[in-house]
Amino acid sequence: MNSTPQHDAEAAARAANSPLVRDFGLLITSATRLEQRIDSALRRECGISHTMLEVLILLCRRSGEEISQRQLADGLTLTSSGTTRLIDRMEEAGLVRRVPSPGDRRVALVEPTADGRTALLGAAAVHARVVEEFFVGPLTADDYTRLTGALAAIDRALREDTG
Amino acid sequence: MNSTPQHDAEAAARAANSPLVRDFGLLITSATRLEQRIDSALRRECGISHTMLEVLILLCRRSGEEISQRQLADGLTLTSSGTTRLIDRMEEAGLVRRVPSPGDRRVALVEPTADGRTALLGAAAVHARVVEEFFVGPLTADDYTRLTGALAAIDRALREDTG
DNA sequence: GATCAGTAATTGACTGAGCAGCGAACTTCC
DNA sequence: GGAAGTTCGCTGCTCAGTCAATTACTGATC
Repeated sequence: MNSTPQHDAEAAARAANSPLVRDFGLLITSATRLEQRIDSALRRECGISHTMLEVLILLCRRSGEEISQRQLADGLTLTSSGTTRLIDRMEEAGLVRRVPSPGDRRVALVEPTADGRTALLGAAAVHARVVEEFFVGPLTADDYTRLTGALAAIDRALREDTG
Repeated sequence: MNSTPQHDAEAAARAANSPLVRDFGLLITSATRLEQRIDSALRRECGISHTMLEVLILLCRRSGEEISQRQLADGLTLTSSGTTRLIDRMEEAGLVRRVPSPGDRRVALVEPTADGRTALLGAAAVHARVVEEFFVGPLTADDYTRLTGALAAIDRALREDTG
């Protein structure tokens, strides 16, 4: 395999123009832009970040059932240290409360405060508006169900391998 | 609209369990995990980040055609200051070079070095492997083409509204 | 041709994340 | 019941990004 500059430039151009690269870029770009869009709308209108909304969603899903920071970290695709600091900020803001676990003195259970639940209600409306406009709106109903099915398959593959 | 704690908790649970929330979460989670997967593989095997690969892809796409930092920022969903520092690191690593634009003395054109093109070739192989395994592999051919079509529609909607 | 609004890149201060390493608490196994 | 290994959350440090302000340049308008 000899490599002249000429040859390399052509090979690089070929790699950069591969349809796989383009398609995958589309996924990353769309997800990034959507998240940024929601994050800035939430900050502007509700004063919380998108990550905080995710936490509130996980906490309020099944009422009465407390969730540990470890479980939150897994659900948020975050490290445990990142979760610690995130919950620090949310506790400071009065959105959540840490409660020692009765069964295991290492774990800190996290539960939403009344303010946290109220914040969730407001934020969910903003979230729904943006998702409706840029995620559901541009697609036909059929494409939408296919898309979520495909994402579920990808998610499953990612979870099966290591984790 | 009166709000008892009881009422609020139920409303919060309903919001948190909305299918829209779940579906959108799937998109964000899948994209995040995929990107993390690729980023760590690239760092381990090639010593560059996923963002740097994106830069090299944009630069090598059309050979001979230089690209300004502004164009890079748009293509990467990054701010201009973030791009400045990213290009700083890449220039330091010998992957790219800044060239003053002949037509407009404000803009810095960026072009790949020979090392940059070589790095792209190695990184593209790693990228392709991961994408193949977790993006293309889990889907049928039909679902794949539908998925990319749907993502393109979302991307279009995002671009149309405000830039 | 002077001025003035707009744009490109940079810099300083800050933020939210990761990694590595810590102590405390739990589990397993003898 | 103790030793060894594991898990949970926390902390110091670093990194890659943002925002806001700055400088340098361009192009339109009077």
